[in-house]
Amino acid sequence: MTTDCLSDTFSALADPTRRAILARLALGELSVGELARPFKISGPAITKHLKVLQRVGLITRSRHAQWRPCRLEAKPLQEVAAWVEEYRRYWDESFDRLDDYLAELQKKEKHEHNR
Amino acid sequence: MTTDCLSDTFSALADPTRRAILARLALGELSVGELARPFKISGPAITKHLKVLQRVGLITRSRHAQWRPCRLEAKPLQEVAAWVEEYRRYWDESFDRLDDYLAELQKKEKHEHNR
DNA sequence: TGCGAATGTAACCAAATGGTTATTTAATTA
DNA sequence: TAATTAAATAACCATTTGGTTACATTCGCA
Repeated sequence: MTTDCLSDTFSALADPTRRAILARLALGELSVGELARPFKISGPAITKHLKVLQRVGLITRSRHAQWRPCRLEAKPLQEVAAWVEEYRRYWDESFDRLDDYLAELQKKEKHEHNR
Repeated sequence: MTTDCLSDTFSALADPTRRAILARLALGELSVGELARPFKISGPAITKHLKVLQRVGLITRSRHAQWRPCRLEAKPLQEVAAWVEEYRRYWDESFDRLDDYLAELQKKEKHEHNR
């Protein structure tokens, strides 16, 4: 854990088990047991992965009886998206045209609002 | 280095020095020495970072005399962007509306092409 | 009250990571 | 050819990471 938010988020995402956990949580809340079921690793290993995800804010936990269900919190992914978008021009040849389209989009959106 | 491309890319991006290197390369090719200048870490440390970036395809190297300049290759970032976009709906309330807009966009694009 | 199930903590381990200094390789130039 | 410069490699080190097993905690319920 650094003081660098984005590094921690990337680091949390650099593990396939953790990304699989996020993918499953995208379909709804799950308890640790439910979450662990498809993986062959031990419970404590799952707990550790959840700690990592929670520390960077990618999940939150609640309590119902002896279950502590996990919920996806995608805000940190927004920062990742923002970071990577800065580089879009370097892989997307039609970046400038897409840029034009987005500008167009905004104009249209304003138009909708004023209607 | 795993067999999992996306994990390796995220892992490469999880270091602030490496992201700073990419940011500088976004402005153009640079030699190792030029690249190293703003950082307080040793040359070999930079070389190691470059190896990591090269292994996941985020940079390529060429040779001119005793210099081995680095060049940004953003394709792996495209995969990151694609992965993270899947989660946009979980942070962006207006995702569905945006989705509509993108569909609209495609229609417009077709229209342009047929013009 | 006390058992059982869900989860977390402790202690440990091997491998990977990010850094170092010292040495080597490769290319330019005097 | 010898000296200089750019970069890579080697060998090493401390820390972090992702896993394990054994034990502890917390809660619902018979």
